[in-house]
Amino acid sequence: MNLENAQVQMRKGILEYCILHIISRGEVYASDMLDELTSAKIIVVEGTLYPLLTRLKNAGFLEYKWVESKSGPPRKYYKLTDKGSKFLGRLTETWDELIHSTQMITTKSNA
Amino acid sequence: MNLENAQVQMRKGILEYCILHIISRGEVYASDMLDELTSAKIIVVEGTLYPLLTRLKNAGFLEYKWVESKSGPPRKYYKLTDKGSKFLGRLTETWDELIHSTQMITTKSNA
DNA sequence: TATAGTACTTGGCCATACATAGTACTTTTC
DNA sequence: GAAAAGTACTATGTATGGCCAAGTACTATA
Repeated sequence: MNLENAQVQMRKGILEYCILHIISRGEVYASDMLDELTSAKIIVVEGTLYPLLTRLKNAGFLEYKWVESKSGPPRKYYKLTDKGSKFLGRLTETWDELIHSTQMITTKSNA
Repeated sequence: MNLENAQVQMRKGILEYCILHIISRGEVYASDMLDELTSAKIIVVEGTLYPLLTRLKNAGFLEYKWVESKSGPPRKYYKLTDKGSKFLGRLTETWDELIHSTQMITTKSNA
């Protein structure tokens, strides 16, 4: 039980939420997502992102199309399905509630 | 991959943070914590809380003393150690950063 | 004594994030 | 045109924390 581990745990579920948000703004492929996450100081490695995308696709929240690239192998461009869009809406509620709950706990003054 | 599961994942690590905060405000035992969490709409079951307290104690972040009760078996009253207090400080930083990062992602307008 | 209530404990399950290694395709370099 | 470098995606195994469910132990009440 160290800090690093606690940080990993805190990210659980949030990554999924962030990824869905990024994709909701327009079609992107994995490297685009990594860039956005990195610029928001959320460091993610490929071994985390790709399996996550596969899970979301298998759950029916995402779909993709192959697009040829001029500088390497073809890319999978993702976008949200209707189902994915609804799911993102629910996740947003959950996240907002969680923030609010946590704030209640952490801002309460000493009894 | 359903909403309920996503909600469980989002809570990971946050519970630990909330518990430490509650204990930081004064000596409490498990039922006190459950009441506070419940009033902040964070529903936790015993099977989650007790193992968590044990982990935190074994990590040296908490210590407890037995206190007799007039309405049942004795209770473990917990308080933070110095180490636990420092750890809570670090967790707070981590949490604040995570909130900030997530906000960057979710409030960005469509490119 | 039997029942209900309170407090704490334990064992097994599952999903996610991560580390690591590997596949496949394209462009560049000699 | 073969080797090297770069890009994109895939696969496997590990660790952790939250949850369910059942169980122990003590006290008060009926």
